[in-house]
Amino acid sequence: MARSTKSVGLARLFAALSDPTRLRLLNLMDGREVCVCYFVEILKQGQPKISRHLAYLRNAGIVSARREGKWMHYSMERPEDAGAAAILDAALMSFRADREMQTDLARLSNACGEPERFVTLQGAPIPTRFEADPA
Amino acid sequence: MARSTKSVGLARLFAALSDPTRLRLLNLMDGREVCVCYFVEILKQGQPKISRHLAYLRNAGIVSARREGKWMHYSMERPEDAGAAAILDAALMSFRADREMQTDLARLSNACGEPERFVTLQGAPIPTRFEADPA
DNA sequence: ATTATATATTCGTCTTGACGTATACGAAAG
DNA sequence: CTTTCGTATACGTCAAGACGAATATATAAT
Repeated sequence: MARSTKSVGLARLFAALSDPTRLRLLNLMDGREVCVCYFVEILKQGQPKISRHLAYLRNAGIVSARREGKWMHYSMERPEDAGAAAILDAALMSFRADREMQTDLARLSNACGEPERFVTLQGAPIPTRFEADPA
Repeated sequence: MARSTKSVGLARLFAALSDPTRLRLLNLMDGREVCVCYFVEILKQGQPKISRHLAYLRNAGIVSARREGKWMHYSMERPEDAGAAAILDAALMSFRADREMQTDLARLSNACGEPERFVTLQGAPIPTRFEADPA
């Protein structure tokens, strides 16, 4: 028998979503590619903590990283499994009714508009939004 | 300050779903009320293990228990939060494409039809379905 | 009463993961 | 080269939780 059944794979996905910080990270990454420095600035959490959670998400196959000079950009990866993708979508959808999540997004927009107001974001690359897939 | 933000609540839900055994239990409970003895028989896991996972799910507010003589019946509880309910629905939906989950359901139907064939199910109450499934 | 049955909980052990602090790595600047 | 900046990882500690085995609880049967 297969050592890793699908239920195990789903359980891993749920484990990746079982932390508030990781959920906030995914919320910020929804539809855009975001640089680590923005996560640190907006979540107001220690940088190693952010980095570890991003590594967890990357290890779970939910996000991918792209290097650009000294900056690391993170973006979401759509799971191959349709069920997993639907679960992720449901999670992202539920963020729309979450006040804290919307506050985070507002702070991200704010930081993107005036990065010079944030000491930690001097010269940081601005998060790029993905275009909606017309497929 | 609110002690538990919504993202924490969602994280708790995901934590409840982050175990393969609990996912299999929820799959068996989808649309019906099931007695503990069936879980033990079908998952072929130790009874204390099953009981502990059921207690976890009950504590997370996902399932409720009903006593009937010496038997305990478990059934799913729809979360009040719409986002949480949608996530649960997505999880249950993904089980439809999971071979192991369908095998579990088949074994449940089998056990319901001929409980006398199972030593552990002598005189056990038959799981009751809630609603017809419009296939 | 005692015994049997169904389920829950406790105990001891082990693994996972979350955290802060400190440090290492990698790219660019001086 | 060395330094600086952004990010990642290692270390030590701590709490949550998963497990099997043993035990406790609750109801039913005798």
